[in-house]
Amino acid sequence: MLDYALLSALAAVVRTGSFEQAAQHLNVTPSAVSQRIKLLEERIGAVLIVRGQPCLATEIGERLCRHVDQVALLEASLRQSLPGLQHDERPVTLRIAVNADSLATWFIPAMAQTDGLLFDLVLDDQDHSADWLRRGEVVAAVTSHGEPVQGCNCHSLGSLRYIATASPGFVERWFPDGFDEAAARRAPCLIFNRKDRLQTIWLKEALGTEIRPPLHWLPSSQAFVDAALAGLGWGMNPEMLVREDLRERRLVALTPSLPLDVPLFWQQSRIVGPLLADLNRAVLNAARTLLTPSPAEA
DNA sequence: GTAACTGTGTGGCGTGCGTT
DNA sequence: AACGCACGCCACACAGTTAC
Repeated sequence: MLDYALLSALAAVVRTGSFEQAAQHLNVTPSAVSQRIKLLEERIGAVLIVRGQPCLATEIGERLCRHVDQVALLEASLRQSLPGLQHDERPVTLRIAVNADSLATWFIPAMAQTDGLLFDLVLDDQDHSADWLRRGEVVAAVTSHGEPVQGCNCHSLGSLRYIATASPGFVERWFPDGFDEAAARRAPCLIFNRKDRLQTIWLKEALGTEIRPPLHWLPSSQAFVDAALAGLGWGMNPEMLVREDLRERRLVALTPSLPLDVPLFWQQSRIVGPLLADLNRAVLNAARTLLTPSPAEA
């Protein structure tokens, strides 16, 4: 049987990055934390923390921390559904996978509509965020996967609309005769990371062929917009982020009539269902207000 | 039979000091 | 400065003993 006093020490060290801060967090001395970690490592038979600044969890340590988080969520969920149990005043931390563009546009307003929850967000591409749920590393995800992950409920959120945008100067230099295949092969394109396929998909839709333009790698939603504004390249930007720039002509759409709508889904673990009720409402509400309705819902 | 008391073992913690 | 180790203290659980 796992000793949760020891595990909570492990989780505190990993969360705070040091034995000292973990001790403050647990209201004990650093020595007590050190002894708990040592005992846990002896019992498990493996090193759980790489001592340093900051202290980091080993792979096994990480797995144990995730287990502690899940147990905490289950307990909080149980307390909510059994009114007889004493209420725990500590806020619950929810680990959620979300794509960067959702975070930069509509997800924070959803988070702000909840009360008494703490968030631990994991950033990943919308095509890969569901993998975090499958691995049990998050309790919910914003994903492009519409098929429910095992043990999860799935809600359609609508679509995040992307517009292929660039600065007027960039368009004048690289597309003087309009947007065509030959120019698209030469014009530098902005790409978020190696998982980002939006540009490829949109180019295929726009030109009917696969094109590999020269790439700038920019793993930040805001830097993506800034780079487009600076004339560094063209990129698929969320309409919500560039609406004002398009209106003021600081950015222009490469082909105004061809947005790319990426359908998004909210998948959340059923096992901590009661705990997520507030967040579910907030997410669906924010999505309804801020995202583009999917064709089936429109 | 039961309650109260006592002795012992164990676990957890803090202090002080050494090590890196 | 941060962490680990040795040591001692304290609280608690449990078993054995005694008194009623």
